[in-house]
Amino acid sequence: MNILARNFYTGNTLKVARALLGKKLVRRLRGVHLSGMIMETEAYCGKEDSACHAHRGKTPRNAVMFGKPGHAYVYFTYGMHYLLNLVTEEEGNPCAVLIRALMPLEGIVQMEDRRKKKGPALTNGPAKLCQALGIDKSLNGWDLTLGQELWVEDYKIIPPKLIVATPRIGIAYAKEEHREAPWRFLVKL
DNA sequence: CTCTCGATGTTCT
DNA sequence: GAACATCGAGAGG
Repeated sequence: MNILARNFYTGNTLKVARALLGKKLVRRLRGVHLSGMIMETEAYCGKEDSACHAHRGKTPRNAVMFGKPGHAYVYFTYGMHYLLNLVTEEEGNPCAVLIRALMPLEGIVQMEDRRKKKGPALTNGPAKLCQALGIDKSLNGWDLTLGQELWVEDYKIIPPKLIVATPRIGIAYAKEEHREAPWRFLVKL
């Protein structure tokens, strides 16, 4: 087990988004490990990216993105869902990777309990995986390099041939060049 | 499988 | 007041 250190997150957001595929996201909740392999990510690339929350400048909500890499940016949306991002690039360059899907590994029973579902619906969406792992706004700004509560560690190496890139989901409001950029990455089954 | 629509509350205009 | 990096239920094929 090797917990990813700060320098992993400091790099280019698109590269980090690809490199996160196959890693293991671990949540320790009341002493129990809930974890899954990262299967889908999206890159949000700073002030210039019209799909990125930081595009319109720093606000209380997105402030974590402007801070050090390797921290969790968790925000609440649609009145009922939390989404998990991992902050990337140098401090002051507000970029992050959205975690969109996991393959459950540990604590599946607890996840089923939290989700009130079984099967693929456990963690195959960005809000679903937050519910399954018990991730909420209390983890906004959490330092992922501490190896407590929430972190990412090495798990599998995904061959580049098994990685697919497509446009990002749910950003109809963004400018065309950003709406259509292939900044969503998935592991092909 | 597809599509449509309502839920629900924080944030920003 | 509108929009929102979503989800699940229900209707139809």
